[in-house]
Amino acid sequence: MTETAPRPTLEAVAALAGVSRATVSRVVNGGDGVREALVTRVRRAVEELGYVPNQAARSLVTRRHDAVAVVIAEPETRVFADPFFALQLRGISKELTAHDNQLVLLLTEGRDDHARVGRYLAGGHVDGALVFSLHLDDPLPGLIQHAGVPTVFGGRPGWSESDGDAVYVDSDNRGGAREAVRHLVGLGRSRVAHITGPLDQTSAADRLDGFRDVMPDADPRLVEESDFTPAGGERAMRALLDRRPDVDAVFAANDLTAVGALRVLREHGRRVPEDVAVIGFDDMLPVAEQADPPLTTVRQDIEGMGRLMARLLLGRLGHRTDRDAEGTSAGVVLPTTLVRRASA
Amino acid sequence: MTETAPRPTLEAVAALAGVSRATVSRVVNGGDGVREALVTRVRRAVEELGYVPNQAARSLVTRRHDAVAVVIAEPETRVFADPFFALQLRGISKELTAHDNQLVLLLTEGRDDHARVGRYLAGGHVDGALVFSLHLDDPLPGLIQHAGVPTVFGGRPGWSESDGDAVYVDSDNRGGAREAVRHLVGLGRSRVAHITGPLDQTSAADRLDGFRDVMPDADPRLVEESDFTPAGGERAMRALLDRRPDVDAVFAANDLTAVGALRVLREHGRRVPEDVAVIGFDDMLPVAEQADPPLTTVRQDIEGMGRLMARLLLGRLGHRTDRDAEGTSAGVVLPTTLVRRASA
DNA sequence: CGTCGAGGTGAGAGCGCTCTCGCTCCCGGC
DNA sequence: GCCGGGAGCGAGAGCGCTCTCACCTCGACG
Repeated sequence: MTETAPRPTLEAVAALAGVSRATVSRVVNGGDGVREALVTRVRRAVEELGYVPNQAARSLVTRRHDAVAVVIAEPETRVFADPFFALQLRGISKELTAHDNQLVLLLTEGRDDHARVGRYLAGGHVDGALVFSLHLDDPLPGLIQHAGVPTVFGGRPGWSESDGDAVYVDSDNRGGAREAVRHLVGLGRSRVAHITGPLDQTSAADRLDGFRDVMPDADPRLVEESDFTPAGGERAMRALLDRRPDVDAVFAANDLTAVGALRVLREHGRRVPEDVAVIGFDDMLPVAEQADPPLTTVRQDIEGMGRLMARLLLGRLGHRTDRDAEGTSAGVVLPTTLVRRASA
Repeated sequence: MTETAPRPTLEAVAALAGVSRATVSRVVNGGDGVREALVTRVRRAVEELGYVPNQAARSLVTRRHDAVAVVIAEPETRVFADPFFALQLRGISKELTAHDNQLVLLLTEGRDDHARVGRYLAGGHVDGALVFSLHLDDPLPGLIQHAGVPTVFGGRPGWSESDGDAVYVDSDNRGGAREAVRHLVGLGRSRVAHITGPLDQTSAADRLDGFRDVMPDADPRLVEESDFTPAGGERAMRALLDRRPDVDAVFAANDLTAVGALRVLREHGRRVPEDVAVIGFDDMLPVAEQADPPLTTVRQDIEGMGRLMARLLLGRLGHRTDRDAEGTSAGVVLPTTLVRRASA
């Protein structure tokens, strides 16, 4: 194990620059109220010694940590199979590093982990939290609220009624779904089916609502609940074909499901889009673009959601990111766009 | 903004329990050398006040942080399109939380980020680092070595010759590739092609080496470099069919590439596996299982790699995880297994 | 019955930083 | 020529914790 040389302290820099610790501190933290000459002298000393502030000592007195927790609660492997979180993380990461904040990742699976996360957040290790709460019955949001840590949620939390001041970022799932279904109707399709996601997730529920907005009188047999996976999409499509062989369009709750549906349709000899038009959701590139035929889908800006979440949180933490993010005390809903490819 | 109540300190707990700070500290950190009676009294006080140690204050004196950085250097979006990192992260996360360590995620894109990461690691914010260094010419490993932070690499770093004491965890890419190609040969195929990954990554290079181990005399026209993506797989497969229409087996460097190849083969009217046997690498479940036909592939235990990386690092940090991880000063290579499905 | 040592406990000195407060110095106004 | 005030800088007091070391109390041993 390499012995790490004792890192230089403020004191050392101060000595070298011939000033007091206070002055060095001032320079390191922006340098206001210090004469230009001294600033450069201190800067040089910092450079020479390779001084890096000790974050622990700093946090001890400032009570800030310049760190944000990202909590991803997901017992299922499935989540990791789609790049959704990865993209959000990327957006979050970019925004956080742009403001010199660190990203502490907390992955949870199961109840005991929840307690751990609650303790960690309550422990004041981070300045705020970004939480992905997927399920309606998730106890995590409650725990976090209780911990008193500024939080922004990814996706609309299920319990929005019970607690008004939750800040969240979401895609316009309902609006996107409406646009998709309208597109299908515009193509002259009248027997439009919908393969939903797990309805205990708000995103899936909202997409179903969007579907119903456009097709209020749809035969209930044209709606099949599924689980956002290709295999689930296959099962659902089979059920749908079984019940309503005359189906002429399918709005799948996400791209993976759509891919499963495509496979079953092909298997049953239905041509897409001629016999059955198919439309997905997410615009997960490798999936949607490589599907056969390439998938028409509703794009959501996942990385942008991540960035926005981070920006909102930093705003709440007083980071004065930009004018825009300030003052938001409820949810922000990002628009979606329909991407036309070959399948509808 | 909810005003956070001033959190109780050691002092407060000590006062309530009627002991000194030192004793409370002892109890909080394990409680050795303190009478049972006092231990319970202190524990009760901790409970009552909801005391949580201030990590900053603790780190300031112990110089430990109980935090590990995970550095993922990847300028490309591609990485996020496959769940590789997500799974590794999951394994890492499990292992770290099991030992009460936090995971600080550092995503980098581009050179300036490297400097940032270097500074962060050198800054002594974390006890160690887990680094995914994908490319041969990546300057990151050097920077990190320079920062003097205990590090475990994910995947064999390219510069292993220049620096012997790098600890890394890798899959047996070469052995897995050998097994795959032998399987194809065992099927009676003699014109086996290989679609490689980007050869500036050790994993891709090693798989190519494995291919060559079994097919030392292969026509160079049967090897086509690609990029681990489905689109790249399509391109490569087309090139291969063009040059050697008589190809009767394909070993693709990963599953995504294999899927692209499958598509092109189907397009060209070749039956899989009758006319051309196809084999992938990774066993990315949603991809491999849902492929048409389901993909025979080489499975690597990605989550296990993550766990092992974390365990090795914690071992180096003196965490005494388990007997096993100790004393490893070089690389650890995890076995792969061939998963037979329909495509070969 | 005195002595020694082991086991428990508390006092106190920092860890490296920030931030308040007070001192100094210099400028402009009367 | 004196005074008020602002700008620039330093001294010093902590932030909440750990850890050394001295002290104290026993039980065991000679």
